[in-house]
Amino acid sequence: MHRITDRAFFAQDALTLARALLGKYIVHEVDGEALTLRITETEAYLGVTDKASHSRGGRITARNRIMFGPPGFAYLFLVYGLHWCFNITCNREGQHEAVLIRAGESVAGTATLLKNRGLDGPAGRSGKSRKLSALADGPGKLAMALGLGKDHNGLDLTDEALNPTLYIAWDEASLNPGPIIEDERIGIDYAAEYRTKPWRFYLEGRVVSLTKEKRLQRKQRHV
DNA sequence: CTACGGATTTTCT
DNA sequence: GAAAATCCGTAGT
Repeated sequence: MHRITDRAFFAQDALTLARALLGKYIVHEVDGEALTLRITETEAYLGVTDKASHSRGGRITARNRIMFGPPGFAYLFLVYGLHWCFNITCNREGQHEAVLIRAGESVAGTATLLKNRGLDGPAGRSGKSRKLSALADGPGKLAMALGLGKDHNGLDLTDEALNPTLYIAWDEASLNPGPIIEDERIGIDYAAEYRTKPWRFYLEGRVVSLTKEKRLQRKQRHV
């Protein structure tokens, strides 16, 4: 597992980086343990013209200011007043683009990841396998599993000295992650003509966020 | 299995 | 005041 410290990797445009992040890893080291998720689903948010992006119109607020800085920084924001979402700033500074990490699969630190999600209790009706698939199948769940929140907003993912505990990494398996599917983004009904842009990317056959479509597919499978 | 609503902070879509 | 880059529990099929 190799940490990505080259800012040029994050300086790519959001659509390119969203694809490039699939199969790579988010690592959060807590108390000497490397909580690690394989990234399986991402979404690209572009700059001033993207009506779904927090940086639309070029207006800077207390929430979105990290999007207006350099690439390779963690952008954490609160949705619906409850859930934190982990994003990575990208492209050249001044483009204010970012990639949202929507889903991931546990690679290391599974017990702690489950605990952070409150899934470490006695096994209920839903079996252990179902719990694992629900560990990080959505942006809010993913941030909660890794223990990410307000304190991590603005961390430089490339800086090993200032930020030794939160970063993106790759290994041999990352070089060929498998087929990538592109689809519409989720939860942005307000974004007019940008609502249906195919700017969500995921790895075929791996964990993806729970959407209406996925629930529908599950239903059809049972018929 | 589906439908619905509640939680709760930031922005103005 | 309303809606938001969401998740979960409950109630009704």
